[in-house]
Amino acid sequence: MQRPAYLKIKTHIVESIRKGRWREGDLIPSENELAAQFQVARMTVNRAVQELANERVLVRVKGAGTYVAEPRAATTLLEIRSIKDEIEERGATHATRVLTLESVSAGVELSGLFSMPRGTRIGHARLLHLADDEPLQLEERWVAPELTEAFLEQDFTQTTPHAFLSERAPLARADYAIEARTPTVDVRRLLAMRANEPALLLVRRTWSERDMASYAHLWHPGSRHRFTGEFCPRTRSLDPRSTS
Amino acid sequence: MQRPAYLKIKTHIVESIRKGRWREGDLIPSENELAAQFQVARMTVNRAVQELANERVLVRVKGAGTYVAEPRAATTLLEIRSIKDEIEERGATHATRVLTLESVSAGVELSGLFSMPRGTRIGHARLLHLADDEPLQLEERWVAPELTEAFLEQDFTQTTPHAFLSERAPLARADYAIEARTPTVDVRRLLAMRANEPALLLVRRTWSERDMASYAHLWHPGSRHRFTGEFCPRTRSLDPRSTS
DNA sequence: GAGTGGTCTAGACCACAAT
DNA sequence: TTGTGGTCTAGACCACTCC
Repeated sequence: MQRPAYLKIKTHIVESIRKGRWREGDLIPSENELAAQFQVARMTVNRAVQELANERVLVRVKGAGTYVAEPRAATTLLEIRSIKDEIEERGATHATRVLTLESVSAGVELSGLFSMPRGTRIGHARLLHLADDEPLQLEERWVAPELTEAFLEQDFTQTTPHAFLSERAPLARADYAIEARTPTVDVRRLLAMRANEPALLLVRRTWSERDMASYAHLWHPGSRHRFTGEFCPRTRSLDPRSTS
Repeated sequence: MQRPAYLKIKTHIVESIRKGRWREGDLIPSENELAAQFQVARMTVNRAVQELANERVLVRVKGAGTYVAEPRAATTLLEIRSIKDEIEERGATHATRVLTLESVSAGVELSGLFSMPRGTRIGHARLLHLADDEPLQLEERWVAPELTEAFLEQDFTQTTPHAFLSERAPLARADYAIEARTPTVDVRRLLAMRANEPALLLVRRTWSERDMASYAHLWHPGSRHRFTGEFCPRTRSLDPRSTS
């Protein structure tokens, strides 16, 4: 037994939802049915289903059954992660389409952002990230002049800007803003969005050491993506006086 | 047995960490020890510890033991603040219009959220927050049954749900999701939004001590509001064995 | 080799929902 | 009344770490 049974069951459920076999609000098979189907004890199924409920993929109602929750991909804001990891963690396959990879001349905005004179060459990429061939994020990224040369040599179908930056300019600080926007026609088409579907835009700046390393616009289809996170206020677990 | 054993064990562990009895990197008692201590089967302890590991409170190392994880990055990531404070900090005046203040009967969704049987009375409020007379947030909030009575007596033109909850159910934990949505007609009108203007929705759950205290939908006009934050990554990774 | 977590079983009793 | 999920038990075997 290589892969644990409960993980196989989780994958099966996630796949069934992803492929549209079970849809939002659908009742999925009961624990007993899944146990029979997979030839395992009910407790094993229980673990799989319970974990998916904790992850908000499913909703369980005692006495009634287990339902498919509203499906929407989620990005964790707690940490800066690669969209690739997020997609793959959900059991989908990630692919990147490189739309643009070039250097641009810094205009007013970029020169201000990177504190460089106008006309400085800034590395720029437009990448479309796909989850199982469905577009999930349009990444528009600019990198600092000192990174530009190496940046332009990357093959972003094989690596990601995230991986590149992790190595070349380790993250020291970041800030971001999240907005709901009406997408431009361009963005809407690339992300295969419905007419009138709002876009979720994350604008992020990252710093390494002392300089700004990168600036990114990350566009997402509003109906298929959300940002999630959690929060614990000042966990004062390190105050020796609070030991009662 | 009112409260499930695995939850009691989870609470015991979290409390031990919070009170500083166990600290970052500490080895906590083994599953067998906890099972003996709480007089339960090892599988019951396993569930408690496993869930805390999934929640990143603990780190488990096969063959070695279970350790206290690095305390949550207390980043100001979407700090939980009152919309009133945010508005006033920007130099505008804050006012609240109370649209609804009532108790509702818990249906499938609310009963699941608050872990109560259906039909339980849940406090519910719809509030419109204005910045200089311009609507900026529509707050739809539900509070736990034990808070409902007091909640309904509040005058939310004078205080805020945030203030009420801070006093009655101090925040222990929260999670949230941010989405871009097409607003309902109702929401669009209340927030004085343009046709086709997307809305930015924040869904937040908050816990005090052990129970979920509150659930809120916070709607904002996409053109007039954004969420911002910043963070510094965790400076080191946790490897309990690296003490050498 | 002793101890730890990782996983699984085949039962069980309960509260609850649907009927 | 039947079926569902919620929880729990008392074992078990395995892979792994540490000594």
